Amino acid sequence: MLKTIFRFGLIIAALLILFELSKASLFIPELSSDVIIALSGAVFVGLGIYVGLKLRKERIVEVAAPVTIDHEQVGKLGLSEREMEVLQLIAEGFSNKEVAEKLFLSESTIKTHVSNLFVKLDVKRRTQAVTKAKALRIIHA
Amino acid sequence: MLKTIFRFGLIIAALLILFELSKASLFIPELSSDVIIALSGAVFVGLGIYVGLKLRKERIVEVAAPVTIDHEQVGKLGLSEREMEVLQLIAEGFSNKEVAEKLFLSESTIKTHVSNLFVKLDVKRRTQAVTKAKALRIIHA
DNA sequence: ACTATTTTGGTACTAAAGTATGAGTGCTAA
DNA sequence: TTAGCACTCATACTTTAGTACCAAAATAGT
Repeated sequence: MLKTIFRFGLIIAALLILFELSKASLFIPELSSDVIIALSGAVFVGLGIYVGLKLRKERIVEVAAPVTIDHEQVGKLGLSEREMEVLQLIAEGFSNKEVAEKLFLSESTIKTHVSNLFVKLDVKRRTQAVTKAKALRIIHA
Repeated sequence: MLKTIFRFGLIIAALLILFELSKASLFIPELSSDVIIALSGAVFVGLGIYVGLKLRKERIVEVAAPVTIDHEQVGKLGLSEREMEVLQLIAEGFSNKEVAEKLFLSESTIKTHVSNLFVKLDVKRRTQAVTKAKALRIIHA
């Protein structure tokens, strides 16, 4: 706040000096009027730009944070391709049997994958697995 | 793009006119030099502000979109207080027994609530219920 | 006070989920 | 080639989840 007041003081002082200078220049034939005008114009434009920048309200745009899959995390946990597929489908609410049908596998295989997933994710239930997987950003929200 | 070129043309033309005017004014004693200078200053400041505003890059701040609960949706579906509580806990990965313990209720009661939830949400499994509930924004992600 | 809804709980049953264990296949890197 | 891993599948079993049906308190609204 103090800084702002100081800055504005400087600006006003500069303006006053410029104002007096431009009046005085009228009586100094050595200086071309073109130069004076261009100079003062430049200063005023600079001031305008400064004010314009300050004036501009920062627009905060709310964007749904793009949920990119954290492949590094997937690697850390040692999740395989198939396990990721199964996990994604489970997250979408499919039963083991439905997942099996979608992937052309037996329900037994899905159960195996799911059990392995639980161990790797350190959870006990599929709902927990889904919650944790979303928190770890290894599946789409 | 064409519009931008047109605008800049206008601005440049205005500047040229102003430039010539200010030179001419030196030979018109009727006009106070103060007025001329102040006027051109104002114009330049205006120009500066315009440029400043245009120059300012829009800062888009990415914020995780605040997932507010859609109470209207809750009303539409006819979900009760208790059902919402149960739904939230299920979404967090708790079993019926665990939910029962947390709410100091019997597992039977939780099962009843869950079954009623499924009817109201039109789903068959708890994982589906969670997915749908999050999509409808009636529980926290 | 009466009614409708919510909340609570039970029994009995079926379906799905999850565990444990073993085993065959195919691919890859040492 | 052999050890390891991913993927597949099966059987047998236990545990949760979910359905159906019923019913008694508690609460809120008229």
